Amino acid sequence: MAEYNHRETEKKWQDFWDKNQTYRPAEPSDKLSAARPKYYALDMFPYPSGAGLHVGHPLGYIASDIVSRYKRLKGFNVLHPMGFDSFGLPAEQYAIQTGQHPAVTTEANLTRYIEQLKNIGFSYDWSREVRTSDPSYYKWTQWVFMELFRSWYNKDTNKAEPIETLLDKFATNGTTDVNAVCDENTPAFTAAEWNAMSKQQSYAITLHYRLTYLADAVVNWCPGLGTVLANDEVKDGVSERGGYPVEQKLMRQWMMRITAYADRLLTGLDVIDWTESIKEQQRNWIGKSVGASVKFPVWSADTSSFSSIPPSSPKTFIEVFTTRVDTIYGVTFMVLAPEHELVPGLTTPDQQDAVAAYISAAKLRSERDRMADTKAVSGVFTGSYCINPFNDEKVPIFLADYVLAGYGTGAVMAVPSGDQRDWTFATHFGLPIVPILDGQKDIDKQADNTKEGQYINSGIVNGMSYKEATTTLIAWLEARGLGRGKINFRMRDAVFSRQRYWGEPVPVYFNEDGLPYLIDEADLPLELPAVDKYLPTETGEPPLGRAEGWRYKGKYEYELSTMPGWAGSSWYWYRYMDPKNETEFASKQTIDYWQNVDLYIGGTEHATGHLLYSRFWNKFLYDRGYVPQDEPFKKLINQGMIQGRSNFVYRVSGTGREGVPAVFVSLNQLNGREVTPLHVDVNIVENDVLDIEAFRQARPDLTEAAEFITEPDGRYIVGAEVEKMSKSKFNVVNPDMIVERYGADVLRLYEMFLGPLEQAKPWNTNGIDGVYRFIRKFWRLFYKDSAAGTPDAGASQWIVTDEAPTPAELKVLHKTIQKTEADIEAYSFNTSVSSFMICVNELATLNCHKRAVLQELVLLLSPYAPHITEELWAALGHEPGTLSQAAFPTFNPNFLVEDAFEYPIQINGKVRTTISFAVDRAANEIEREVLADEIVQKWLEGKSPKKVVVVPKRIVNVVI
RNA sequence: GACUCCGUAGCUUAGUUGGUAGAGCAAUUGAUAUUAAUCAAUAGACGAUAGUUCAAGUCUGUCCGGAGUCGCCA
Repeated sequence: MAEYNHRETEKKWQDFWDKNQTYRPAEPSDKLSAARPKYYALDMFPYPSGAGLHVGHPLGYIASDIVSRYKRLKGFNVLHPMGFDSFGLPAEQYAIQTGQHPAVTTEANLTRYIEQLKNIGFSYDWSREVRTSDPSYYKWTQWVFMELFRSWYNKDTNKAEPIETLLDKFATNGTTDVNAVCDENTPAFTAAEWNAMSKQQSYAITLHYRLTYLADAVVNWCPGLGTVLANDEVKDGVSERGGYPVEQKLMRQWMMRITAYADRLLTGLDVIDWTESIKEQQRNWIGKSVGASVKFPVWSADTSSFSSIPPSSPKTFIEVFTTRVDTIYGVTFMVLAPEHELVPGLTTPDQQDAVAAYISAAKLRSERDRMADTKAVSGVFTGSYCINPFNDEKVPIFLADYVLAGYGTGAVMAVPSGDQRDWTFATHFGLPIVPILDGQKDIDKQADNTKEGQYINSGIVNGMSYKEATTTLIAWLEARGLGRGKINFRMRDAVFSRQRYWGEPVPVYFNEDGLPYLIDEADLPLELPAVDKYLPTETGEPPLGRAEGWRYKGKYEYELSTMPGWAGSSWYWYRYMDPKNETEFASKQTIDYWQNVDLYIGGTEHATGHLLYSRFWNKFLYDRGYVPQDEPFKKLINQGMIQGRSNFVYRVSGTGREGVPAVFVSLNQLNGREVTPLHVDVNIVENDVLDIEAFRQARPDLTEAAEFITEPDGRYIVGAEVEKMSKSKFNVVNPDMIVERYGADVLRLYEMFLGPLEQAKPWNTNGIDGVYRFIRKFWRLFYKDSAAGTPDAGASQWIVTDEAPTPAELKVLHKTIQKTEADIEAYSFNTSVSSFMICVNELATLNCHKRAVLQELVLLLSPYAPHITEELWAALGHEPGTLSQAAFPTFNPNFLVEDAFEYPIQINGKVRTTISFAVDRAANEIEREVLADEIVQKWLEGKSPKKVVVVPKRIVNVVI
């Protein structure tokens, strides 16, 4: 064996693993092997983009691979799969531009992705790879959709049930016993009425209850992409992908009744091990507020008191939602959203013009404008009043755009003493501010939202505390039918339709009655038809409208929208358990064995998209008895983004134009010269030194006849800045290049060494040499180069011996075992790499080449650097390729025990000397000897110490 | 504006219940050696401030600086 050759060795083992399916886990049916505990390590489903992988992508994959390899050594049966979320917008946008079928582009991208991934030596079981755009996969995505359509949410049992249990209830007792999550306009009926309905009528009724349903919804329409987008796909008023403007539009859409699960999605967060930041984001997104809904009767001139208004007429009430019903005696005005449906009826003739003007002005202001100036107070009086039911006082009704039509009821009871926005509004319009708690302070200067103290000016709750008052008031409201305790969520049902081509067709057709029906399950998968163009039809139908003769059973119109990107990724972790199953999405046996994902690693960008929808679908499948776990991902880690480090050359201003050759100045020679920084490809820069020749060749357009003002030593130093890694900034580092030059093991170690997994950090190839040197130094513990000039010069010599290790060597080894194990369990991979370096440095210093030590070290390092360790494992005489079946070294604390401890001796908290004592030495003896010590005596200057602290095996502190 | 997290050497970072601040890169020096390095050695740090303590990178308060999330949510 010559000097370590990473290119040959890594390729050899990658091929070996591939051919032998080394990382295929035991099937649950294989009783003997499957008796091992299971471990499921999953990477977030990547979308195979055309740009391929850059060094930032594999960061999480490396981490999960290390854990997977470690768990195998620890005796687990490990499921570690990889597959692709291969439907998506970029391939379709490309198809629109080029006319090429998105499947073709996607296939090409996939091939490259897989090749790049294989180069890094991941221990994936590639036989399980899935692709969402494959009909054998999306058949089951469509099947889940059908199951959702065939289900309703029973609030009494608090779970989804088959629609049949609802039909039974209707048939026996009408809607009386039904406590369901359903549409707002759902009619009530008796059993007799139900049983008298036509088939179509009753079917139409059920559409109000199904977990997926059609609705006219105000959606985020993105004309630039020709589709609607979900709320989480819109950022700051533009599409997340592409940055196109998004507008609000009313369209008929498939919806998912995710709101049925709002409360469970919230409480489920308490039992899973995710980062607090992601949980917080999901909590914000779900937005639960506990409060009360209260009806304020509208006051009218001819019926001048509350009691004479007939409560049966719904139009005579303004319903509000409040989280502070306890402050209701402090209500001095009412504010409605300009879009509120009661506004026309409430506006009095003399306020007509002012209100109309305000509404049209509010409409013109975009969401962004409204957000931007939160300080300006605006609003208008409608001329009408309502009655505070508690004290019969007249309350003026205003409109203001600080109240949102889409939240709660679009109306707010304003309590200026307790709410700052209400306070600002009241001050601006000269409305009264009534204190309601004796704990409120300085309400002439600002609102005080305290819950402390006792109520004042508050009728039936005077003298009570917050809790008491709230229950008293709600009971009062409920007794009179004027309100009730209520929980409100900010989360809305999810829009599920996309007016695009490259997605799963919705398995629905429309009958002559215009109602949606599921296609027959036997007809799944409903495959994507061919179309001539990937654009909407002339009549504005989605691209599927172009498919010639695409009709169900030859006559019924299919649903023409496709499913959103998150459909296929909301259940995929089950498919890996049983990827080839043709009769079920995964067999019960495999799901019962693998259960759910133990470790899930991925980016933070899916916080409110994929990670929320997946939990939703999982809970649904759980309710319906298809899966055994309520939460899909037990432990979630978000890897930090790897940023790019851009390099710049500096061109002197005024040069590089027609007839004026460019002059480039090295960083330290700028001396205040006026220059233009230009991005330069980081791949022709090493340690901030530019390869001028390579630059000339790469950019002849810039460098023709160019002059370079270099440092005195002739080098050109570039500038640097941390930015997002992107093609346009010439700072993309391709892992293939790193693998070619340094090897996959070095790439893996280095990516981990960069810093804590969860932290964002810039890529900087500079430090990689240190890791490369470490690998070679590690190799030299096993092989020695033959001296130059000897007959076998250039060859290496195996120098591992069978001698018994010394205590010092065992101490080094076991210190490393302990650290490595603790680090992996804590997902602290960067610190492990550092401890490997220390270990190899120390063993080299000890001149240790002993099998008993090195073999264990090979195992410790193998999750991080699988290729070189597999090579050495074989060289140590083991069956080639069996490294992953070995057992992780066992830590033995006895090797760390020393019989003496070197005590640091502090004088007034500062270390002044050290003295060695036997570990079992009594504290009073240590104290005596320390005080007798020469150096301590010198610090004491003859005085006697005030106090001596002796902490066994830690420290001694002498206080003077 | 609210909430969460973070400030350790030139850079990237480790530091468990408070108990001698450890690495790698870069830098400098030396040796082997010469187009490519290898080895050895050297030096260098707790954002500021006040407190608790025998003892503070670690705990508490305030300030300064940075990152992320939410965004009028009644």
